Amino acid sequence: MDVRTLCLGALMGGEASGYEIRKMFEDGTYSHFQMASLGSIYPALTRLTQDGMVTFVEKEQENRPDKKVYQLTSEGRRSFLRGLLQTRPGEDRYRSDILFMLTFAEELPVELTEALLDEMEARQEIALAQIDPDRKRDDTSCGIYGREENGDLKPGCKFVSGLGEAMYRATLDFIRKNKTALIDDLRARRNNHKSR
Amino acid sequence: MDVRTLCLGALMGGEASGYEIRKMFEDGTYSHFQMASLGSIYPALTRLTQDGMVTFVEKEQENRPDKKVYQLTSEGRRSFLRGLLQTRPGEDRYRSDILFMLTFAEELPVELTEALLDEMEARQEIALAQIDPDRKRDDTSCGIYGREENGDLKPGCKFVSGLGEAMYRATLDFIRKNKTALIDDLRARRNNHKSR
DNA sequence: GACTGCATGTAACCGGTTACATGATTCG
DNA sequence: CGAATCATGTAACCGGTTACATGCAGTC
Repeated sequence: MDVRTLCLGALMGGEASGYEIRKMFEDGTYSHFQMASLGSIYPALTRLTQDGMVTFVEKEQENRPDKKVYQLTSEGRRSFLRGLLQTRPGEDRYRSDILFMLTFAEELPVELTEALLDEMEARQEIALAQIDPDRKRDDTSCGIYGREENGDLKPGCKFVSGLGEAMYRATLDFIRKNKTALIDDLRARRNNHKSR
Repeated sequence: MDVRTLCLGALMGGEASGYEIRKMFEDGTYSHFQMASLGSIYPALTRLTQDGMVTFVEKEQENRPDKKVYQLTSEGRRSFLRGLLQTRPGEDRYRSDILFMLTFAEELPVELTEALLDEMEARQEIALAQIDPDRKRDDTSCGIYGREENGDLKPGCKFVSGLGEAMYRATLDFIRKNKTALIDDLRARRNNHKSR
């Protein structure tokens, strides 16, 4: 799924600037399962404008730089949805340097393993914390797709964020339950090696 | 984490050919949290050979093409471990086209949403099935890191595969528990729109 | 007969990241 | 006084994917 499609999707929730779109992929709903950086978003928006998928209005702001607020055209909206119908979704891919490193825990200093586990635990906590507030109705963030008039999440979004929460929870639980056992195991093996 | 490092890691479990390394990232232990394609593995192995990190022996086979079996040099082993000590692991990233699409469930035909959910469920099942056999002692696959003399998984690997299992389980559970609710919700909304 | 698995390798291409350029404002 | 946030944009670079090239053996 390329950045152009991602931008169209981001604009399904209403108007947004390039900077704001990045936020959606950095901290917002999409951050958990997609990503896009500014260096790719801006060119994508330019091309989408040329192709008539989006239009923009320059908005002046006080004490802030001006911004270009983009909006889907009806053609853009149709094209996005049509695209989804034809796309066969790519495989989910999860990439984790930490897990790869942990694979070699026996060869690493126990302190590093511990640090890696702590790091991973912390990251999951942050991610979880990022999902929960997204559900609150008093969220003032603008134009993020999925919020209905009454403040509820749309069913699709509710499902997706619920799934994210479940995954982070499961990961966190597992780490907490097995961290000490792993460390102890590793320590015990070190001692065996020494004493032999 | 680049393919060169990944290859070194793959060879920590013993000798392997480029083709076999790909299998580790396609179906094996690593497949769940890293990936590498042949088009990147072969050049990586060539460079690693030039740099003295690995050596290879050409092995003739019956009814099969010859293969180059690569092995870590002591320098390669040291260099890999040193690298891990210095690396600060990149953030875990999970990318999922399906979840992105599900975000727009309300705008899509209910049948597509159903198909997406089924697809996702099936993928999780396959992934789970791929982890479990990895644990069996009678696994004959060669040179995959983490297997000890007695057939047990090394502690780090056990942890990682356990974590993978927990994640897939949680995802699968969530999908199964919430799939029908989502579909029903979407159907109900369609009817409301019609009747209005 | 067609497709899949085994096996290696090259190269074009493409997409995205990273870094640079610029600049005002606010916060610690 | 730095650092971070807001805000846009360009471009070099790089890494990896995809596709191509080749060929034999076994299976459906």
